Amino acid sequence: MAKEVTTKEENYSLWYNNLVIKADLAENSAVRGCMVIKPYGYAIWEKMQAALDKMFKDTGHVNAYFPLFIPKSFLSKEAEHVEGFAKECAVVTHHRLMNSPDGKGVVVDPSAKLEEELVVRPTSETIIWNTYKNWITSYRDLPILCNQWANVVRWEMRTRLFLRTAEFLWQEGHTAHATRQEAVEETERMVNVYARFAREWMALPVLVGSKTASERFAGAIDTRCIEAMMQDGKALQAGTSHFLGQNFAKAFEVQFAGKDGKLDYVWATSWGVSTRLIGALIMAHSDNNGLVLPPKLAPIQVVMVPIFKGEEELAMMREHLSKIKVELEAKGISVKIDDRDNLRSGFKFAEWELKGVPVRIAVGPRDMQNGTLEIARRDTLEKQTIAVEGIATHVEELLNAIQDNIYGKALAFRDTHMYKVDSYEEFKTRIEEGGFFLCHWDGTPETEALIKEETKATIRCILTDETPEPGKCMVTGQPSAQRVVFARSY
RNA sequence: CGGGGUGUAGCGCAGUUGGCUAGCGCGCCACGUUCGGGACGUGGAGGCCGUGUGUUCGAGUCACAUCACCCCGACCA
Repeated sequence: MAKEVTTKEENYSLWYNNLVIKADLAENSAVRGCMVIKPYGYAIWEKMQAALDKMFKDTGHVNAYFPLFIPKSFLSKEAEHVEGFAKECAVVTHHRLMNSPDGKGVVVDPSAKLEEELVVRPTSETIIWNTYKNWITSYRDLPILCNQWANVVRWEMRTRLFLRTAEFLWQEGHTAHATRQEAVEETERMVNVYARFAREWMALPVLVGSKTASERFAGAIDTRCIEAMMQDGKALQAGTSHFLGQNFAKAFEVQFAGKDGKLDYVWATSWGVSTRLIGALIMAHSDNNGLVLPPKLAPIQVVMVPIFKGEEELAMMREHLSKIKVELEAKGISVKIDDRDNLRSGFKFAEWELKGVPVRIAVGPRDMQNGTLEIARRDTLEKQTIAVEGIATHVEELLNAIQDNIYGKALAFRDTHMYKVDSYEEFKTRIEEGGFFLCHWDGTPETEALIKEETKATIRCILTDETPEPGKCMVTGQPSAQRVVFARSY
């Protein structure tokens, strides 16, 4: 077992890992590289799902479901696509087991070999485009705006809870359009949906930009992404939206008749975010006391801890707190009364802080007398004693304030760790401390690869909402149209 | 897949040059005292020492193999 590490200064990775486990979010499973998401962690995912799903519906999308298994031949139809995913595919080769001849357990029945192997989906473009082919004949069938909530498998060498597991949960949108313009707009629309979700729900400031050719999704013409900064200054790709051009339509022969009767290939996009977002949430906001969850995504927004002696006081407290709970719930606030009688209040405080509950209310006999309660906020750890009267409104406002404060803090952190650097020498030393570096790059994959080789930094994205500032590449001195964002990443 | 590390009770760990009945802390159960920031006392339950094969009179301890996990790389969302 690894040494117990409790502060992020000691070893950020270990701190993160311990935090995930101790806060009851997830644990490693018996299956290599896969995780068990525990109820508390899953509840966060459910909140994310609900919010995202609504945003997708609001932008005209519908949900559907496609098979888990992809015939191997489908995957290889788009050359770049298979090139990108071939190295990390789990493959089903047989469909039956039999009793082992030596009487010990079961073995794979060799007579049950599949004629064509099935790949467990690493992403669903191929199986979906093979299906869309049957759905599309005319421009009247377009656009198709489908989303799928599913699990996918990518057999990664090295895994980490939430950030990179062999199996993960995600949503993948797959859209089909009659025109290039429409597909490009869709790509843009969805990356902006992700950016808005990150900012408004996760309290996570993200950069929106495009990937360079070498960082692009396998099979895409353009990959738009959101990039977030973690507290160790490393970047985390939090969501992607791909403009796929006609690549998949051509690979799967999906053509439609336009108004003019002429056949053309369909234009495509795909976009997705995964349970990695939970990892982002943890790494972006948490402190050494544990998780800090933004109120909008916290499964429990308010925890109430009674302070009492004996059965009688506890009963009284339960009644008192239940009334407050009803008041809060009327405002749509989720509340938990921690009335366990085997633990002291101090222990409970620490435990709920570890779990990131945004607001804690403590009530003791003293408060009962005075008509007050103690209210503590997780983000700043500040406590104050206030009147019970008007508590619901107060909490409602406090939750909003916490949501804003967490965002503000993350934004301030990112802004103070984003630097414009023009000298490659300076870049090489400062990249060690982490952060985002806005630098000039000559636009060639060679220079990009060289920088990665020498500094482990990659181009996270080419910003779109910046007014371009021309300059000279920090490595080659060649002209550069604009600065791009370099960082080390997860 | 390369380098390093770890597998002993639910969790964190000790276990000496092989030695007979495998320990400690936390947690758990019972009772009592406590209860406004991680309480304390007394008693109790809980172990195929990751798995397999060797070496040996004897293996948690030694050898080999294997599996899993963690950290650092390479690969990736």
